[in-house]
Amino acid sequence: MQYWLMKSEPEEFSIDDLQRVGTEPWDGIRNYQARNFMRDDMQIGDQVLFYHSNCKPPGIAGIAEIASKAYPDPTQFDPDNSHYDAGSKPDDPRWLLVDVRFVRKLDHIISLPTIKAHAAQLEGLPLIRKGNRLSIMPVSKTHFDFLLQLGEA
DNA sequence: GCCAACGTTGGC
DNA sequence: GCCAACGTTGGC
Repeated sequence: MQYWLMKSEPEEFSIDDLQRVGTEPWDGIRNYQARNFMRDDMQIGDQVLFYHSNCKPPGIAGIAEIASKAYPDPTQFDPDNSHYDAGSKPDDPRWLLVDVRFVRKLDHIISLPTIKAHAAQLEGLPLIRKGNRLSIMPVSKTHFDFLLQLGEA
């Protein structure tokens, strides 16, 4: 069992959207590091911190879990889709996705300032490294538990 | 809306 | 294989 943090812009797809649909294919990832995490390390049942980015306030809004193994992202083959990749061939897909299933919302968003206020206990968490842009990142169990306890405090 | 940080692209 | 230019992310 591993732990992850996955970013989403709530204007695009929020924790409430995930609650409504239940399970969502996490399409549109076009970053090799993030793809490799999905392909090589994610397992069904892994727990996910669902993070709202590019909004006020940014922070962890809920919990989700990985609901499938990695499989080809169909949006890469759709010329009308903004994530279309003309260089990716159906017999050798460049981009993958996993299904993400709703678990629960947090009572209160764990805001980025709150998270940063505990940087000492969260050393190494990519989220709080300057300039970090990874949209999918691994989180240690220690950090995962610590972050959730912040939400309950 | 600004801009720092970062990944990718492409000329050489 | 270097690196400048460019596009994107995402906090502020």
